Amino acid sequence: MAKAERVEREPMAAASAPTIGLAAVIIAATQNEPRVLTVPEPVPGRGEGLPSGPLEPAHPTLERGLRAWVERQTGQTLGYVEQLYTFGDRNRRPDGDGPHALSVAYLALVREARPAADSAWQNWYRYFPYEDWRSGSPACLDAIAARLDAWSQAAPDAGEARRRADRIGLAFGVAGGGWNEERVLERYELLFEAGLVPEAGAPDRIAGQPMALDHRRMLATGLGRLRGKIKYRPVVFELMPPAFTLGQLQRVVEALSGVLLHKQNFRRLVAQQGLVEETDAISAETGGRPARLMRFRREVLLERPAPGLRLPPGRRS
Amino acid sequence: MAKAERVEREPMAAASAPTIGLAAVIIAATQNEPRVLTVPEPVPGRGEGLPSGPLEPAHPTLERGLRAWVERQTGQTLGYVEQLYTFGDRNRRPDGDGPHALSVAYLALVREARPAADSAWQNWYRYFPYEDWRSGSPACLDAIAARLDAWSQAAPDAGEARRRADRIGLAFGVAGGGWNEERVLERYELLFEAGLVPEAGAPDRIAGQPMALDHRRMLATGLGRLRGKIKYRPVVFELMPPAFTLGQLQRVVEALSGVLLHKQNFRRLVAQQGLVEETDAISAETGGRPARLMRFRREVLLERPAPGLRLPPGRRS
DNA sequence: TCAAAAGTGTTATCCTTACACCCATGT
DNA sequence: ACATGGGTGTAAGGATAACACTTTTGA
Repeated sequence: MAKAERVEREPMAAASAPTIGLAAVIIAATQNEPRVLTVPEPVPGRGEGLPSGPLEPAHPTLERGLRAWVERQTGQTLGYVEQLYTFGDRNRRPDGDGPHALSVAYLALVREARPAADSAWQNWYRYFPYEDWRSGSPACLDAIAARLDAWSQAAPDAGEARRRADRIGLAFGVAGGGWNEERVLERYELLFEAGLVPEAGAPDRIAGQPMALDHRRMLATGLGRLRGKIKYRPVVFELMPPAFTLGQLQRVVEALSGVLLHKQNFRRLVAQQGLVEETDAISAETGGRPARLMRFRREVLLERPAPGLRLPPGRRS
Repeated sequence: MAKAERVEREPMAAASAPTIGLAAVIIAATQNEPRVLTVPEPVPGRGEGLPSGPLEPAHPTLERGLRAWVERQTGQTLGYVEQLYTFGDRNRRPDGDGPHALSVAYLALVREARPAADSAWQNWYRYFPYEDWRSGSPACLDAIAARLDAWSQAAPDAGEARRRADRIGLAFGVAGGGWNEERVLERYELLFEAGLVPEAGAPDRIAGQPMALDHRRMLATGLGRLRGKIKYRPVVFELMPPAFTLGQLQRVVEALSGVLLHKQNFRRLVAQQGLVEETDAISAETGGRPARLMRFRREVLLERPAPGLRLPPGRRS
């Protein structure tokens, strides 16, 4: 308690009013790839980033302020939106002083990708190449693992080295249980702490394309949240067209989670959960036998306590 | 897009700097009841509320600012802390104008309850009496259901009435799937919208004790989050003493989730998950056969991908 | 005719749920 | 003796994961 009092009375160099930023992780899935909507330079000279802007007095609510900024910067109208996290700690006060600069980040899921203005849809694995396990263990992971090992061994003492090694094992699946696709943020934070990303001073891009400010941390947060949520809520359908084949649905889920699923079991799961219903139409096929087009059964939102798509330890089509 | 532009250019009565508040939902479990740490009057004349205070320039991070406020107001040192949600929308700008008043709410779990200063530990079912199903369907639920029904039937049109009835059925378990203990926030929001809580103008306290500002909404958010989280992360142990019996553990989980569990299955679940290990000690019994004291196996944090305690459709001891 | 993708059927295994029962202590 | 809570064993049912196999199209 005494300690806390002392902290609060430390003299500060600057103590002006805090600023509140709004930022959006906007996700779509097209051509079997997950996409994120980016703008070229949210801050001059810092590279690409997320649609974002300050909260203004005219914004009636945080979420409406966010929607306004996104529409202005990208022309995209948002549907499903949920709050992700409020960032106020790292990477925002590089000098350690000055007014607080908070950022309230949101996750949005949209159905179609129609880039406008100078915004662009990017494959999200551009920023996290090691998160895509659909073609097996990502090539870049070996180099990353080696650098992480070096970092953990360079710890000041044995205890810290042990803790670092434990965290690496847990986040990257060396420990029991293997790769867990939801731990996106933990992995990024490790890479950040180890100084392996340009945002933390790394000279190269071994762990993917950087973003301005802490936007990549926000993206990692959104990715992890989405990967977790598709398992217990039917949110994938926010990304699907009104009618789709089961194969398309599976490929979107695989694209989001970054792992391949077992085809037959995936189909049975979707069917017996009652998440979709058949339409009369048959798909314009892309090779092979034509598939029946399905549509999402909106009623399930009122039926089940928590419908979603579990991701079993899949593999192969 | 044009619409968004218009919104942002609306003239505002007041447009000063935003303020950022910090608030804490601090949970403990003593004597088989879940407790929340409260302060008597965070705002003069508005009744009890959560420990809270404004973010100050001297606070290095949001979380450290929160810890400082809590220690100052209650003397409680916080251990496990996680961010809950940032509230900026409702109940904070009653006039619809003026500067933004955000509040970043956190969830904290503490081991012991030692109230200090004028703060007090309260049973959280004081604020949500209808959330406690340990003795069967709560008595107050009938009256609440009747008032909610009246509200849904008083909707301006049939479509809205239908939507309200659907939401009530989903939140309160009339629809398939029955009562879902995690939907605490959805239930509180319905009661708020229906005008059944004092915070929304209700004259009586049919749905529990009110709190200042939107603190009860924060508490509902925290309760729901905790009820969900104990199922997939071993967070209950943050609330337990270093050594405990399986019976104590079960009663704490039941107190948090508000439902009774099946004794034998609960024990097997805990055992086979490897969450606890035996100690040499035997409990000072409270009646009946003495029980073995257990301790949490910290190692599981490094082993399993997502260890936790599932809550099956229990019943009885 | 073959490749590619859609779609069906079956089986072994594990986990969940439920039930029955025994053990050790205080009154 | 019996009430109370601790603790163990086991069987039924359902969901999961893995397998093989058929169907329908385009090239």
